[in-house]
Amino acid sequence: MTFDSNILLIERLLYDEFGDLNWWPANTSDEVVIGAILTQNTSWGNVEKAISNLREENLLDLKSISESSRENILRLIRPSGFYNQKADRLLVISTKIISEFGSLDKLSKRGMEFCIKYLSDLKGVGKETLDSILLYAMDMPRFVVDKYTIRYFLRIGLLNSERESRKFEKIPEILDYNVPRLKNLHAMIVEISKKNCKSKPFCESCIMRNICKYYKERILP
DNA sequence: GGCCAGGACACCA
DNA sequence: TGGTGTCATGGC
Repeated sequence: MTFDSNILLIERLLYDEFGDLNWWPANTSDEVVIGAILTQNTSWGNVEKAISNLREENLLDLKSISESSRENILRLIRPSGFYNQKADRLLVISTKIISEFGSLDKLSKRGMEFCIKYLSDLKGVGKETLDSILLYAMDMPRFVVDKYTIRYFLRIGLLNSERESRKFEKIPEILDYNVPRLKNLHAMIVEISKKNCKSKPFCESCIMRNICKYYKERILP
């Protein structure tokens, strides 16, 4: 059984439990990009405070950010932590995209390969931020590999070691899914990562033991 | 008071 | 390449 087919099965099982989750929690594509920067190594609760501050001052789009001052941005995003570097990253990314393309939508129209190269070259956009922007802001078929994904795959045994995880993180595309399914798959992985206990792969009282049972019988070997 | 949270980058060996 | 330090707030 291949790695991809394992993920297919996991998706089906998770879908039975969670259904459509309608992620990412943002109103616009620009907001996704801003949130993706703000959430770097930061709990979403703190990010929400920063986003709320930005919204109150109508600074929740790339154009407004690019026209704002560093001090102003820094003040508003303070609750999300790492505010100095995040303010710089938001300014660099917004300014470049707006000045060179006019909008995120116009950048998207250049195609996925172009966007991957372009965004990766921006300071402050690493692999996970890139994945999130491609999938949730640009509607491109990208499997998001973040801390939740690694943690979950390690727990269920789809990945077996930190070493394997590091290799896995470097795999650019592993799935031939459509965009809505990829969005929901990552959302479900986040949800189950938050809900489950820390046992490997699952403890007996785990709320997802039906998945555990199925997983042990059908997927593991 | 310590630990962790939806990372990325610079620096060093 | 791989390991480590740094950036910082807020919740538990």
